[in-house]
Amino acid sequence: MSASRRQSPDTKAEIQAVALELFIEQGFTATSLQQIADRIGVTKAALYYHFPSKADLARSIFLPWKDDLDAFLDEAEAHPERSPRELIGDAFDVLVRHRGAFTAMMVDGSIIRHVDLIAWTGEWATRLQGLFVGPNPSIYQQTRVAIAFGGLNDAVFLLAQLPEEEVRPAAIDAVCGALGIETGELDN
Amino acid sequence: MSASRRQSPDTKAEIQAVALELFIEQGFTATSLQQIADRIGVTKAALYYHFPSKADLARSIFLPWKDDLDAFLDEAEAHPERSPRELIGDAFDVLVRHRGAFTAMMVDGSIIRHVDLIAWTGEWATRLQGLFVGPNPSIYQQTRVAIAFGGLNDAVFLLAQLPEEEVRPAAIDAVCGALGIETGELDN
DNA sequence: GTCTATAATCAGATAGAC
DNA sequence: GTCTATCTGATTATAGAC
Repeated sequence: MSASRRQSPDTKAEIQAVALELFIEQGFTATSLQQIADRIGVTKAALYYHFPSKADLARSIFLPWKDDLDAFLDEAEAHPERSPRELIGDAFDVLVRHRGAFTAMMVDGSIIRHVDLIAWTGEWATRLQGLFVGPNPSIYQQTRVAIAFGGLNDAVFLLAQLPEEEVRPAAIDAVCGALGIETGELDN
Repeated sequence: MSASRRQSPDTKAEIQAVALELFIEQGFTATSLQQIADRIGVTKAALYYHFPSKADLARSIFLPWKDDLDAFLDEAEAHPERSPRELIGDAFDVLVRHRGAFTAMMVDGSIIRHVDLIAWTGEWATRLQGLFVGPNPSIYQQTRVAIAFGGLNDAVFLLAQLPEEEVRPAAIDAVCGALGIETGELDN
């Protein structure tokens, strides 16, 4: 038997899971380490054994999302022959896979600063835009891309309780429509 | 001369303006009354003369937006003959008029709880949905509406620095496309 | 690996002088 | 209408025992 009182197989993962729960319920800023510790049944000090700070704990939750999204963008840029509908479907899937982290960001966007996400988000927006309208898009194109993918975010967030297999094709239709891809409107 | 040391014509309005500034920069939760007072050049206690609590201060900033949006929905429901493009344009204008409050909500969504906005937002979503797909929408319709108006929100937020007269018509096109209004796709 | 105990700071809010 | 001064409680983080 070890010297510790709890025999959790992976306290670190449990901390991350409970922290994410609370970040979604209350937002990052409004969630204290005390609340996280209480819900698990350990003390606050135990959290500091696993993570050097609250920001580092949050970062560890967001990193898998960043890695997944970067991989999607790398692959999409390497295969320009893929259809818009395929790309949109993949973007939807990435979002759904990391719905937890993503929802926490929607609930309290100020988490972005604590996790240095702020540097990434700008890059993501640019690369995503590049996939659909190329570099130097017009204001008309920028607006349509912003609505298309901003809307995709909101749908994944708002419609979390609806069946994914029904939402997914509807979302792809809507994003295509917002972009105006199939009507040629995007060439403005 | 009055007994007060500052001769601001309307300290109450100044408090609201500075508070909104900081809510946009840092989010509601991360902004302290001390910071608001410091930026104006008064003490924290002075704030409590004008507002009974931090939540009430926030509420006073959001109420004009609520009133404006309610008025828009009332009018839209009373005039079912108005075209979708007109309605979308009006919705865009309401958002732009209250871009400050709206941006604060995007930066830190947890403000919704403190302002009792949470009861309103559900009602707004339902009424807005009703304008375009009627009651009892299918999942397909719900998804397209969520993307259309979620995207509209994001565009107003993300493209704040772009000229409104160019963004506006592009936004209307994109929302129409996301809804699938002009292609008849919404009848699913 | 988790604990107790505590430091240092900052939060929202209030009482009462002027 | 604004101030000084203070209360109360919560916060992040650390030191050191086990």
